Amino acid sequence: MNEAARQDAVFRALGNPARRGMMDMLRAGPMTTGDIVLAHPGLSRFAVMQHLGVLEEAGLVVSQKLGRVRMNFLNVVPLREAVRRWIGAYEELWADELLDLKSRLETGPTPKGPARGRDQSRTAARGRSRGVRARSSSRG
Amino acid sequence: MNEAARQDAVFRALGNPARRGMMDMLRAGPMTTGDIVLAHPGLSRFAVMQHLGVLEEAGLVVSQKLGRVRMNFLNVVPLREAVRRWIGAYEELWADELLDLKSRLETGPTPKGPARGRDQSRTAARGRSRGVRARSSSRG
DNA sequence: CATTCATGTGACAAAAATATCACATGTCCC
DNA sequence: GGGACATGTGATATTTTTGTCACATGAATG
Repeated sequence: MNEAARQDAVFRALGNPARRGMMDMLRAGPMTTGDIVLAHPGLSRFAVMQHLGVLEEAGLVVSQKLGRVRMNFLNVVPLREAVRRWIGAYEELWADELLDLKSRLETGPTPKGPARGRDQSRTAARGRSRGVRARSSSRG
Repeated sequence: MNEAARQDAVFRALGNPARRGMMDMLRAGPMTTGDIVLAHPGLSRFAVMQHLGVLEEAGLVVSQKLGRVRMNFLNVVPLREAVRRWIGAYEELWADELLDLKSRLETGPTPKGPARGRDQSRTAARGRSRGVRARSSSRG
C-alpha cells in the first residue's frame, strides 16, 4: 500500500465513530476482540470485527492471535503520518491566520468583483471568515 | 451543533477523498462553486455541490452568495479543534513511545498470558508494535 | 429585454458502508 | 476427550453515502 492509499485508508477509517471509539479504548492498552465486543453492546461481534478489520487494513491497529483470543494493539504511526502529511499542511494557516481573521471578521468580506479571476479571488481570501453567516445572507 | 456532533461531522467529512481535495484547493484561496466543478472533471456539478454541502455542514467551508456565483471559503477552525481534541490526545503517546517502540520492536511482543486481565494487558502494551506481522504468525 | 450563465432543489439511482447470521475452525479447560 | 469458549468467513440484508438529472430561480450581459 503506497502512501496516498494509506492516507486515504486512514481518513476513511477515522470517518466512523465506532472505530474512533475503539481507537480511544486501545489507546489505554491492548484489548482482545472479545473485550472490544463487550465494550460495544450496541454492535454485534461481527460488526466489531469488521470495524477492526478496517482499522487493521488502514494500519491503525495491529493484531496478534494468542491461542484462542486475538489481541489488538493500537498503532499510532499511520495516524501520525496522516496528520503530519495532510492536516499539518494547514498549521501554517491557522497559526497567524486566526489573529488576522479576528480583525477581518468585523469588516466582513470584500465582495467587490470576486468572479473576475483567480488573482482577485486571492485578494478576497482576506475575507475568509468563520463567523459570517454567509448562507443566511444569501437567503435574506 | 454541539462539540461532539461537530467533531463527528468533521471526521466524516474528511473521510471522502474528493472532499479532502476540495479543502486542499481552498487552502490556496477561495473558489466559486463553478471553479471547483471545473477542477473536478470526474464529478458532476451536483456531486460537487453535494460534497461542498457536507463540508459546509461540518463547518469546514463557509460560503457566500455573490450575485449569481457562490464563493466558498475554507474554515480551518473546526479542523483545528477536531485535531486538538481528538488526534492531539495521541501526541503524548507517540512523542516518546516511538523511541521506546523501536527498541521493543526487535524483541517482539511478550505474549505470555495476556488474556489474564487488564493489568496484564497493560504490561503487554509494551509489545505494541508497528512492524510485527501479527496476523501472518497466526496463520503460520 | 432576451439570452446566457451560475447555482439550487427535490427526486431518483447506483455504489459503498454497515450490520447480521449460519456454519465453521481452533484453543482452552475440566 | 468433550464441551465451552473465542474467533473466522462467506453470504446476505439493510442503511448510508455518493452520484445523476429534470426542472427551476435569479443574476449578468449584450
